Amino acid sequence: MIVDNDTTIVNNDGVDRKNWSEPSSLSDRAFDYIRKSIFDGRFGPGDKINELDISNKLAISRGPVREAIRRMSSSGLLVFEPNSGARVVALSADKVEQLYDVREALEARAAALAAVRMTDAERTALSRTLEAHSQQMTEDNSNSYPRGGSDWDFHLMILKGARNDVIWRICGDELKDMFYLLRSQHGSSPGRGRKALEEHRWVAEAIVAGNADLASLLMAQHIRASRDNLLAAMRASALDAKSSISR
Amino acid sequence: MIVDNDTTIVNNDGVDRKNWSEPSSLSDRAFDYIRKSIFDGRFGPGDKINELDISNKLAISRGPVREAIRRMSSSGLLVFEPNSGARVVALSADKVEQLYDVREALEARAAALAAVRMTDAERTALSRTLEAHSQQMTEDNSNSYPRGGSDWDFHLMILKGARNDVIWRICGDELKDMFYLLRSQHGSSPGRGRKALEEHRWVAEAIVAGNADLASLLMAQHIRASRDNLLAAMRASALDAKSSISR
DNA sequence: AAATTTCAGATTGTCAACAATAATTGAAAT
DNA sequence: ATTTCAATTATTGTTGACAATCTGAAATTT
Repeated sequence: MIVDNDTTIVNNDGVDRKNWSEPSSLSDRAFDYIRKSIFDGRFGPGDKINELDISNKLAISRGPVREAIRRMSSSGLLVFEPNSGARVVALSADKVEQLYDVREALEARAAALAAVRMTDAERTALSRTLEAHSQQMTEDNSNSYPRGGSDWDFHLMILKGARNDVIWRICGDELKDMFYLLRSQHGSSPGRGRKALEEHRWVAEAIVAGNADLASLLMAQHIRASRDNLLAAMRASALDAKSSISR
Repeated sequence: MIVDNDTTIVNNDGVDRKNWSEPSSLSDRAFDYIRKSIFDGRFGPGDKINELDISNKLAISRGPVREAIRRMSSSGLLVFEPNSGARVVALSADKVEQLYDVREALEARAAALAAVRMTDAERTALSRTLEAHSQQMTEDNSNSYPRGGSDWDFHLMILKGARNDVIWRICGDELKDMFYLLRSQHGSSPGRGRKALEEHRWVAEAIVAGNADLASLLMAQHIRASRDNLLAAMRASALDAKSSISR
């Protein structure tokens, strides 16, 4: 899958860019570009990341691109093989289960910490966010969670409230990207949105009440439910693929 | 702190990696060199990592060194600042607590998984390892855990038995390095070794018996105890430093 | 026809030089 | 002695060229 959609990043218009949000180094720019390309679907799972293509595209040399690739490989979005290159990670059902296991353990802990550490302002903001999600769903007359990462908004607020940089780096940065990639490939089953919102509410209630153990438990349950849903969707799409054309 | 001790590269992994996996690329060699230098104490916490020095030392160019530095920054051992360079991470008590929180959540989960997934051979190996540790301590007539990462041997066996690559990467690779660095700075309190061994035994028993919930609980307790011990040691050495000479 | 070898093109790995930025020095002024 | 500020040095950021390795297709052998 290599779609050459040439929208973003115009650096050849001869104008010195200043207002364009500033990835300070070229390596950062390459990092952002690759990341965005993956989420846009221009690079699909298993696709090879060609250093030369990217450096040409961005009109920079291969050095910064290589650094970006090495970094992204460490974070898991790319899989690096010596003398061969990097590919976009292709997540098997097994690997997805492993990722969910980590999320469950870590976000449950984060929920417990958030229940203790969140400020009052953060707690009310959490409740309000869920209210907004609810309203959005009613307005859209939809049973799926509002588009644009609203689901993650909730999780990120809790992650942030936990005041743990390590958990944040793992869940809020790396795993978030992985799951974002996953969601772009497999939708969620109809009705899951309503259910998820309900679970979110329970978790939020426990956190607002300062009940750490309950928050932890409910978050674990919520993520387990989310996992079951996504794995079902994965298996379904796997069957689809198989029924269309055998290879 | 820069001591120039030129030891050769030795595989220092506790467990069964490839016996002489030589660093295929120069970048890997640089990575290993920096890592080893940190553990040897040649680079101390907060020390600047100079690209030129390292590339000279290894007689390679700066490109591979830069890649290694970027990678190591992603994994947490180095802290990278644009246009300034990378430094060895200096772990505050707060950060250490955060690291332990992650370890507790993840290794507790790993213990639960290991209790279900370990083969019989692995279970007996686990017990036997603890026997060896016990015997070693009696022989040495010491109350501290045998040197050379024996403590981690136990944890790594469980991590491996959990059959979760993501947990392994986080705990068995990244966090292990962080804690190894910590241990080299602050010892453990006298008597902790015996206690730790006892806790290890309880965890192992639960795992061998296939009792996932109990294994999880005991592992969490064990890590919590380990955290308390290390934090106490950190505070003690912090007081030492303060009482000696103000700088 | 199937398997193997050869070889050219493509891609990654490495290097040394140059550019841009940060850190340091030291003289002048206060 | 201290501060300011410009000049100098040290270090990081980037580049284009070259070397090593992989890939795939044509040519050769079986």
